[in-house]
Amino acid sequence: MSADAQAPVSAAANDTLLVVDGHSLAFRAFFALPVENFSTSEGQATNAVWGFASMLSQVITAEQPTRLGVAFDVKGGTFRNTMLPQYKGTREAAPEELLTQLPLIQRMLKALGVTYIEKPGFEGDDIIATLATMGDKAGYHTLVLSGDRDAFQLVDDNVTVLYPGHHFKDLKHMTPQSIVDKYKVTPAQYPDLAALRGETADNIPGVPGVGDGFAAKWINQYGSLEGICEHADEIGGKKGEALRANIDQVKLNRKVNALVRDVDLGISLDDLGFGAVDTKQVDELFKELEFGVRTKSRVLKTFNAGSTVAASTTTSTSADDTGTESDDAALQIPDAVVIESAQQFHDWIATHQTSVNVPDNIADFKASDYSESADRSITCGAAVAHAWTLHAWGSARPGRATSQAVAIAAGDSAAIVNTANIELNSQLVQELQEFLDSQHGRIIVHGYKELLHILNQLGLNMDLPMFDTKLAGYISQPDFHADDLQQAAEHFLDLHFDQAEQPTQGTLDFDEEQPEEHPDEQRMRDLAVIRSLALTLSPVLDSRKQYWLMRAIELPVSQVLYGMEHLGAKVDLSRLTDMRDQFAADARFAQEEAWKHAGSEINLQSPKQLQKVLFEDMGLKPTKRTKSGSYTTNASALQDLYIKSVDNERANGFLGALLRHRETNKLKQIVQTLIDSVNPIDVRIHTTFEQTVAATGRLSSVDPNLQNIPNRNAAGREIRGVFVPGEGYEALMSCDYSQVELRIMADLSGDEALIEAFRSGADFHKYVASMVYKLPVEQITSDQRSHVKAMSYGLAYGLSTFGLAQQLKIAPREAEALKNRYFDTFGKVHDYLESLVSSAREQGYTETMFGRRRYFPALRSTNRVARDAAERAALNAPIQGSAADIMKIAMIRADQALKDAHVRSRIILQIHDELVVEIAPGEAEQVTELVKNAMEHAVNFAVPLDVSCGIGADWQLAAH
DNA sequence: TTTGAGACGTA
DNA sequence: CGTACGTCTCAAAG
Repeated sequence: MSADAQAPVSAAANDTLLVVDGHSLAFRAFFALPVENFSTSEGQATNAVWGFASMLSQVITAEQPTRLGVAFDVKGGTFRNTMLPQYKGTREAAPEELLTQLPLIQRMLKALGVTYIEKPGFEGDDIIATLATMGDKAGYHTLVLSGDRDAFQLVDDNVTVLYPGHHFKDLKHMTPQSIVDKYKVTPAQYPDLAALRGETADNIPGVPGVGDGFAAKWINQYGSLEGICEHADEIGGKKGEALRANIDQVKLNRKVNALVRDVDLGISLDDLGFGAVDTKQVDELFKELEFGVRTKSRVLKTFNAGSTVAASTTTSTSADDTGTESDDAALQIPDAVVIESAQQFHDWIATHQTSVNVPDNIADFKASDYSESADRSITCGAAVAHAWTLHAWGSARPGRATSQAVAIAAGDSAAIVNTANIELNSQLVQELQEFLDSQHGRIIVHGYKELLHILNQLGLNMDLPMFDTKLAGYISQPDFHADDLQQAAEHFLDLHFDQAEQPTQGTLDFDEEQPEEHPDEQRMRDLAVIRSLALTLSPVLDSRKQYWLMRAIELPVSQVLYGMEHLGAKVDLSRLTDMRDQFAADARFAQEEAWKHAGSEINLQSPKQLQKVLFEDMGLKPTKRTKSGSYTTNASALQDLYIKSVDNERANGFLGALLRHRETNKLKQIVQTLIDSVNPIDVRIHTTFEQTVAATGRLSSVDPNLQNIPNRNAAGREIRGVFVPGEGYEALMSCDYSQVELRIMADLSGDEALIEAFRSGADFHKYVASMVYKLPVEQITSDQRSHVKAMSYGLAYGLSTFGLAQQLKIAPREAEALKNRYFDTFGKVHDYLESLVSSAREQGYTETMFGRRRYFPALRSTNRVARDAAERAALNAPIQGSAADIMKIAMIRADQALKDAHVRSRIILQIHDELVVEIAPGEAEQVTELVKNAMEHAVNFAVPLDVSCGIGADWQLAAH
């Protein structure tokens, strides 16, 4: 069947057909984008795929086609190879890294609902020519996206070729006029010109010495290639000679570059609608390719847009959209009722109260039993479907929070209160508080801790809600971190918004204006998203029995953390600035000395400049390399070099000064960061504890990070001295767990020897060493003790014998021997650690004592390095995670105990296994007892949990 | 102005 | 060739 035989297709006057040369676009993308920047962690190149997607999205957005087809070459030769054996000889040598991307591009197109066409025996160019011809005849405005100049012959008044310019993203619209302007011949004459000139890209030789200029001159003189051949004898000079010598080649070229315009493709233009995006497939592929959410969002948006276009131009009504139905149904945006008065709010609540139906056992659930035998089977079931949704907009920055609006949704209606200028004790605010007091257990929120900061700005407080979608997302997928609600929606709900998006990679940009949206509309959408997230995530939590984790641990911890963040930690500002000045002076002095030895004022904070000075100018022997291949200048390498360079005075002096500069400058920088984050109003530092970031279940601390204040050497430890009790308080107390992780291993493994070691109450490491070396405790040397200590601590990290050897500066064989002896002594610990990895391999995830999961897809990776890393992480996760769970429970209990005892002392910081408490006058003894007790009895183990506490006038002095 | 690498602080 | 984090700085990219 030829194109002419196609059933007539009528196209609207401005319908556009876009025909894409798949190979050409892939080539262009591949060479335009650096492959180093576009590869997956497993080494699969993705630059061509990304470029292809971006380019196609860009063209679709710009040109709004209603039909789309992509043509590909197919393996095996075509009639052209028969005529011209070397045809495209250079192209076949396409790099492996590109070839592996072609199937990915096709997979992507399929997932995006885009038709792509291959035809054995023909090239993509022929398919393009055929489609363009069909489109032309059917009255479409036809666009051909191709970097192959052979396509120029297709150009006419209705067919435009989009030809990439020097920059991949610049597309030249090649119309008849622009062909004439550039080549001085018509599109129809272009193949004649190309035949004379040849085409290096396709390995086609032309007439030597003849380029576009001469070819055009001859064509215009004789009308066509045929005319030129007839008059070949009349053409003088060297070029005439060359023409005559190569005339057969040129004629052959002309046959080869003529595109076939009537290939039987077995499809009609009606088959080229697009927009039936298979979101699941796209998700899967983009995840595999490690494309960002922005890329995905942009691509989906573009191609989904095709759906509406295609649907409107397709007469057939298909009932195949059940697959997307659930997604669409998930987001029901409520109608906004703007609340202006207390009465109005009261009435709205009364009216919508009936649509809320959360069983009392869920609404009133209060965790009290954290023991092993506790019933953790509580589920939230269908309750979320009939709950309030509450959200507040504003800034949740601890110590400087602001409130813009608060809204509550029930069913398809939402009450929204503009709180930007609200009166704090107004009737309306009181109504809000009454609502929160009676309904908190029936409310869904997104970010309870953040919500508390904003509500506090209005003088409002809220007890534990029923469900927090931010925490739920974290519990269900702790390795995924969404920065905001939009990202959570994209990830968990496959929802994509018309948001201005900046490209994060590559040289292409997607420029578009953000549509102005009414803030209330966005807020209603946020509420709908939160509700939808709850509906999606609650069954996940229920099926994994993790609702208890949210309700009994995470939500109460959010509440405690809010309090800690809100209070902040008081610092002695003048001591802080004095310290900064001292460190700065020390650093400057070290710098001067380093410069003196180096002979130039190099930047000591530039690893690049250091590499040059150390390894080139001074000719020192580098030790280790960084992962990118350059020589490392880290402290341990510098230390090595320092020791080895004793007889090189210049190098030795430089290294010594450099090391001192490193240390003092780092301390200066830490102190300066603290100074910058002091809130001038209360002279306190309000950190933010991130509860949904660390994949193991730990907290993290940002703005500033108060969990990495120096503690390992004396100079650094001084910094802890600036943290002091605030007004009305007399001391700081620091309580920390000793060896929690080891105790967890002892309990969970049931290893009698290790349990005994803990129960003995002796110097733990010494005792363990005596068991390992089968010697009386008194005979254990300090070396033996420290070796065993390192081994014990390394256990939970999956430490290798190599790593152990390196750390202890002993031979690998000795390390191996130590490890064997250790595991001979504590056999069940060994079995336990093994079982963690093997069960992770079987189940795909690990679990802490309280059911916190972490998934490890990389355990199945074929890449050994990735797999080994995953095994170590899988070994560590349940141990580190259980320790985190225990500390969270301890915090909840300690906080509760302090409140119940009506003392003023309060927890202000958590550093993984340590709590810092601000002590009110006269409360020291009582509070020590309360906190210590809460920590020691967070869980009931076969081994005691040992907590040591210290009290002092500052954090440093509170150490023990 | 944004981004990645390198370095280094904590548990 | 030990897990989990956050922040600073430089230098190259935009």
